[in-house]
Amino acid sequence: MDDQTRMMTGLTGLGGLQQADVGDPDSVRKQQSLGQPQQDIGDILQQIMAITDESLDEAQARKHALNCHRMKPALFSVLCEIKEKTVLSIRGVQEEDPPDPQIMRLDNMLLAEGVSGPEKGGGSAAAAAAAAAAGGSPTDSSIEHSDYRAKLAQIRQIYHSELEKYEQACSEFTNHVMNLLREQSRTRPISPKEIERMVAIIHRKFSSIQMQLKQSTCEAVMILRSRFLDARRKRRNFNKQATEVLNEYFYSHLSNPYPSEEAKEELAKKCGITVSQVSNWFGNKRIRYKKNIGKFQEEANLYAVKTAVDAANVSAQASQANSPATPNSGTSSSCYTD
DNA sequence: TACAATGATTGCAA
DNA sequence: TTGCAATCATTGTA
Repeated sequence: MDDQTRMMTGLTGLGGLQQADVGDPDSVRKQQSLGQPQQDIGDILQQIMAITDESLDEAQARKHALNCHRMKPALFSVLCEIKEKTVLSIRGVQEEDPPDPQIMRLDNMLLAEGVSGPEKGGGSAAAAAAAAAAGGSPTDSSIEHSDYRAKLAQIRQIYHSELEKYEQACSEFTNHVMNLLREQSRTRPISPKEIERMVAIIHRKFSSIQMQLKQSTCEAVMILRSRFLDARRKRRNFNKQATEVLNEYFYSHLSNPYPSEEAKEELAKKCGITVSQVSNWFGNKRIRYKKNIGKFQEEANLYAVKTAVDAANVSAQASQANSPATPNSGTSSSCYTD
């Protein structure tokens, strides 16, 4: 006898139940003795399905009646037997998922940006770096810094509230499914392992939704960062003194306007800018000078004169320092050097 | 407001 | 990696 036939045989005893008769073995016996044709499994299933269309009280009553039915243990044991055979085929399906590298990357990024985890200066550091790279004044950078932080805080807040919603929905849904399964376990065999597996499936589904949230949050942070890190958007001209220092070096090394790394560092220090800004400046200057030497000739002459005067001053200072007969030499030369 | 000046970025070559 | 050349985006000025 195959499983289905056995089940059908077991279930035939439940056939022909009327709503009022359910739970009343006498009425079943009466119906059987009256020679009513055996009804097929469809009837009983229909009755079970009909429970959902009934009011809560009616459904409860019918459920109770089905649970108390004398054939219920037979049905349950048949289901157990079938289960035992089928569970072997699904056993292999259950395996532990390795941590998703994509989720790990997103988590790391959100953590580094200060969106997830404890609120700290992750994003602030990025904003400060952005301001420094742009060469903005301390006041400007602090304004942008707070602006960046405010926007990041906004993203953080949205992220956390959405995450909370997802987690709440997940736990509600999990509870709901677990209650359903527990309830169903009265009529069909459901092991705790199966409930666990179902919970894991639900969590996987919700975690894929979470991944989408994390992904869009990361995108928002990247857009915010790129907006703040794009130095072109908040370019500031170097101050006059810095430009003079750079021009002086450029025109005094016109035959080879390529400062060494040490010279770049020195110039950067003098001008209050970064080494890469010095490199940019020399790159731009060389190309623009080469393109239009005529235009820069006047400027070149000006700095040549300035350099000559400075050199003369230095040598005068040196010669005066070597002559002890000259009084107040320091005060007279300082008016040229300044 | 148009335009020149200027600092930064990008793509390519050496 | 560095420098060049082209280009972008912003600032400063007439």
